[in-house]
Amino acid sequence: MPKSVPNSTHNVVAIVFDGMSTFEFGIVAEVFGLDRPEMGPNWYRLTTCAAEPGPLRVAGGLMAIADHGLDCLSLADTIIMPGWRGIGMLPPEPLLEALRAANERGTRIVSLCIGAFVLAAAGLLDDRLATTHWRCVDAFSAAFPAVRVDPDVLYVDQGSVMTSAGSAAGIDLLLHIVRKDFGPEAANSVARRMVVPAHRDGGQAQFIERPVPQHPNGKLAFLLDTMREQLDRPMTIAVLAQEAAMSERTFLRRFREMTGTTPAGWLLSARLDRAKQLLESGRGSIEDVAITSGFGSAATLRMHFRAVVGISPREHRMRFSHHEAMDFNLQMNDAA
DNA sequence: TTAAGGTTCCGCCATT
DNA sequence: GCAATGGCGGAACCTT
Repeated sequence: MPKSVPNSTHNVVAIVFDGMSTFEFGIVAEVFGLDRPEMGPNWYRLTTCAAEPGPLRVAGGLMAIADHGLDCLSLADTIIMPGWRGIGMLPPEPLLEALRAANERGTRIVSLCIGAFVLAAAGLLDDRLATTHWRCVDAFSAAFPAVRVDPDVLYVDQGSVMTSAGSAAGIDLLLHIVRKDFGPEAANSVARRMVVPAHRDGGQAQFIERPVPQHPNGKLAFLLDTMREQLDRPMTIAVLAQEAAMSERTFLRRFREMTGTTPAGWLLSARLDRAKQLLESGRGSIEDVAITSGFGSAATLRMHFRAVVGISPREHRMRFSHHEAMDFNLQMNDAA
């Protein structure tokens, strides 16, 4: 069950507009708009509103019709500005006024990508730290000198106002919001369903096509990379905590905060992923796969594999190995 | 499949 | 007073 669950349905309102990117709106709909009965009755409810009347043309040649006008923002717990139609395009004054009013009510306001230009135009980011797509940082700083911009992060959480960097960084911010509202297990569940990492290390600096100063990642982020690269090495909590320069108790706390799971749980998941890759490549015996992926023996691999995946390693290889899939399919067809 | 020994994890509480 | 940290003990889980 989630660690901290809102005690009533959380209303999310996305502001749609003419020229909207289907990607930014798509990730909002994916995270907040899908039916997720497993999350309980208080999961998010997504509605849309627009400052402009009539059907709206969105990227890719689609037409969109919003559920409501701006008046529905008064009922929102979270407002999302999924981008904007252009960095030089002035947002309509009624939209800016509605955002200011929501901000005064304490409503959480979130921008994706260049949606930060709208929040900044409303004055919501003055004297605050914010981010936007790295290609627009210079234009943003020039247009809004009162805003402190961090171009190297995936998102900035300033409490009631949050901004994310370019396109896919919006996913990181939306998962961060789920993590804050419903706990890391819920965020991990949403991430798994989207088939994206629940937590990405580093910031958008790693995607910028210009030299940027390297910011030191946390010891834990570095350790996770090392663990992923050396799955076949024995890893005890004592050793990992020592490498992270923490006590074992603090290491366990920090690990759960960062990943939403325990070191053993994380390792098991990573080792099973590696075992699946090896099985699907068709190389080596089950014993070899077990040793290479960090399970001490084939028996241990079989036990965990069946418990998590539901089938034996050998059956997985039969179904998904590039070499054996065809034979398996032929067998299944024959049996049918 | 079973059993024994080892390890992990988390609540609790003291300390900083 | 509050938050972060670290140690301890015991139940649960894992490995062999």
